[in-house]
Amino acid sequence: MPELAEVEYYRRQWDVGWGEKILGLQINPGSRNFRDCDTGVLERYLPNSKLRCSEAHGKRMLFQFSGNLWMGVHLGMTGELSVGGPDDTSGKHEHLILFQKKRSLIYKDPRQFGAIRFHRGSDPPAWWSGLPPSILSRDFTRDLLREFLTRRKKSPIKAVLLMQERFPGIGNWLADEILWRARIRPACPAGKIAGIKLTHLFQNIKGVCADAMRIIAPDWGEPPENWLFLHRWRDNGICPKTKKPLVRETIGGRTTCWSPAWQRWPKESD
DNA sequence: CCCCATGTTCGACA
DNA sequence: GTGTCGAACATGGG
Repeated sequence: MPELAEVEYYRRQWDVGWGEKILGLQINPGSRNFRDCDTGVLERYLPNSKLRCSEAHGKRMLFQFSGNLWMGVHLGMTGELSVGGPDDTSGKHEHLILFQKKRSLIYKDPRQFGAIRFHRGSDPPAWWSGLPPSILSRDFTRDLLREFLTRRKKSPIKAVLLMQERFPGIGNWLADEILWRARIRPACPAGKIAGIKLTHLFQNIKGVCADAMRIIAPDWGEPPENWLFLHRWRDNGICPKTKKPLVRETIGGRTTCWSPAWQRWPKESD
């Protein structure tokens, strides 16, 4: 489910527990979500610490607890964070529950593609340092985009936009939305995008991410009808721009929805 | 039963 | 070494 705006939405769900003590926790023992985590250490140190704050970066989140404790959370394909009552117990898909006096903080992930990590130390963990510039930060520049597209020049632009090392937080639907707005065919080799087309792409990467954050992050608002989003999974979907049929095609190993009448190959003159 | 799914990693291969 | 591609992970929904 989650791409950058949904991740930010889920991160905020646990804000209600900031400053309050973790009284105990429950871990789903066989869960694959803890493959990068020593659950014994987590069980030993987290009780009696307080949830301090959290931040998100792309699809990753970091929760900080008192006592120099840090928990990394990735939601994979089907992960969710939510809040339950203080006496909630875990079902089949609740892999981690943190109990506070008035509530429980719940991590649920049916497919278990997500991951939980844990770290002790006065500094943030190594796996949180050295992340690429956030798309919405000033450090994410047109030059950085151009350099990356040149390096991946033969790959379809759709596949390139999914690379978290340069586009942290972009997932399948955001990538399609961006290419649709920029009027670029998803199969276009990344190296062919230059000049004004590159500028359009850059602006729409920033623009779509900013709009998604504004609409989805606060309360899971639904994007408007004039986005590709609501049409992409409908049978016989219609492009909101041209009113002509959308198509679905596997590009870069992922199902891609695009509008042949609207999205074009870049011209040599661009 | 079949196919599909908003993600990432790993091994095979060019 | 570099880059690309499919399979695998585990589960549920249509």
